[in-house]
Order: sequence, then structure tokens, then C-alpha cells
Amino acid sequence: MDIKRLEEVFRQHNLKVTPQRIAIYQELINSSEHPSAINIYERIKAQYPNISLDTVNRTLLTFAEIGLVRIVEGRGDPKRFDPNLHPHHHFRCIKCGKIIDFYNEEYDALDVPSTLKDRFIITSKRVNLEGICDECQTRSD
Amino acid sequence: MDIKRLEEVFRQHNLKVTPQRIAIYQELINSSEHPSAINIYERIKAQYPNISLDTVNRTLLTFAEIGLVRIVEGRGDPKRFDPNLHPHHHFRCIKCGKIIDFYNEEYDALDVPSTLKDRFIITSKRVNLEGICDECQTRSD
DNA sequence: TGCTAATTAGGAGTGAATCCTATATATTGC
DNA sequence: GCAATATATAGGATTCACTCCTAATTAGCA
Repeated sequence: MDIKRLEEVFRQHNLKVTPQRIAIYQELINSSEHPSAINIYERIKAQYPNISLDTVNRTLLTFAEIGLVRIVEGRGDPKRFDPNLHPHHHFRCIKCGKIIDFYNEEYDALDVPSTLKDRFIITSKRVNLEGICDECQTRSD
Repeated sequence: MDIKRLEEVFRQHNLKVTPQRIAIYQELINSSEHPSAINIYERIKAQYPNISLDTVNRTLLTFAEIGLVRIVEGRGDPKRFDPNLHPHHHFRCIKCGKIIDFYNEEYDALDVPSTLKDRFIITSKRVNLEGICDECQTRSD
């Protein structure tokens, strides 16, 4: 998504186009490790020395609300954000916390059981894998 | 799982059998809403007025380490615990946070893509659904 | 350019988890 | 049963990740 398109999305949601919002989004798409608000905040301080953590956090949550990013599913701890809106799934290493995107059409095509579909509005369906990544297997043990 | 069996599990992992550990586990299996450490702590204070939150939290994490419970996947916020070790999946309401277990053989039988199986050790595979539960659909809007 | 509502910075406050340490207790060997 | 000892617990302090508050700033419209 280029900046012009991003600004359009902001306007569509009645959000003002601020340099902070643009910088935060760009920082997010330039990183592939599903960073937390604090990760983004640390990096963006090079450009904006007195941006506040609250701004970064609030902005990321706003992005999540308008569907521009997703909050990654995990087990508590800091929220991590994912700008990849294509259908995809995650593998998470239980040792180092690394999260790896992968694509799988069988998973995408899974049907939701009708007992659930009838009772709930389903907005998201993800397969989450966990285990030990290649690096953590060789490292120590 | 009865208490005798639970005590065995503790001993197998070189954990001492303490009344706190037993009470925490029982409180967990008596609740169906995937409680957090603080939920358990509040309830267990009736029996053990001066149990500490740290004990509850540490104990639940120990249980997770030995595979006696699972930490529920979510989006940050307090960790929630699940004593159900049978293969199952979760629906989470994005409004009220309620988590509902469901069983589905198609989901259980999903294969892990070989590109991942070759590279990583997979220890867990879950389908997570999100959406709006029946109660939250009727309530307000 | 000036107005107004939205946004931001920065500090204070909160909630959950973790750390620290002295005390208590479960287990093992006698 | 009893003592020794390694483990576990209580309770308070601390850390971490937000979240709230408010005054100052800024984007976008007229």
C-alpha cells in the first residue's frame, strides 16, 4: 500500500492524515517480525525524537479498529501487530517467540461448523501452529 | 482427573503435593470460562484467605509447563488458562471476551504443510475463530 | 488566514505479572 | 515418628505494558 492509498484510507474513516500515523504505518510494514508498540516506538524515535509511546500505541489500536492491521494472537504479554491483510496463518516458536507467516489454501477454505455459524457472527478464522523453530532446535537444548 | 491422579502427575514432575496446588487445579476445572490468574485468586481466597496472587500465578504457569493446562491464545491482556486437554478449538467473542470450546474432527485432522513440518517441530495446532456471540448480538448494538 | 475539532506529548495512574526474601512445609532418610 | 533439607509460599516491592488525563499543537475546512 502506497502513501496516497494510505491517506485515502485515513480519510475514509475520518482520521486526520498526520505524519505520526504515516510513520507508524511505514515502520510496521518495513518490519517482518510482527512488532509490538514498544518495538515501533523505539525505532521511530530516530525520526521523531519526542513522539510518545501513547501515540504509537493508540495509533496501532486505531489501525486495528479500522482493519488496517491485525493484532496477532498469542499468550498474553505485549500485543504484536501484523499489517499483512492477505489470508494467512502463523507459526509461533515457543522458545524465541518468533512468528512466521505462511499461506495455505486448505486452511483458508475451512468451513465453520454450522452450529457456530447459526449462533455467532464469525469475523475471523485462523489456524495457529506452535512449536520450536529451526534456529532454536540447533541452539543449545 | 481425580486427586490421586493429580498427585501422581505432580510427583512425576518432582513437584511437591501442596494444598494450594490442588486447590488451584480444582478451582480451574470447576470453571468453564477459561479464567485468569486473578479470577482464580479471587475465588480461592474463600478457602485460603492468605494465599498470594504470586502463588496462583506461578502455579498456573507451572501447570502449563508440565502440560497440565494450556494458556489460551488471545490478543494480549491477562493470560487465561484452560484445563481441557482434549483436542478442541475456541471461538472468542470480540465484544465480551467470552471463549467457547468446540470440537471438530475436520479441524483436528488438518495436516501441517510439509514445508513447515520439515523445518520446525510442531507441538500445537489450533483453529481460532472470532466474532460476536449470540448474547452480544441482541444486547444493545 | 482563522476557526474548530481532532490529535499529540508527556506525565500520572492502573492492572497484570514477576521478583525478592524470610518463613513455612513436603518429602526423604533415619 | 523425627530431623534435615530442598522446595514452596506469603507478602511486599518492582517491572512492564499499557491507559488515562490535560494542556498544547495541528489538520482540514470555511
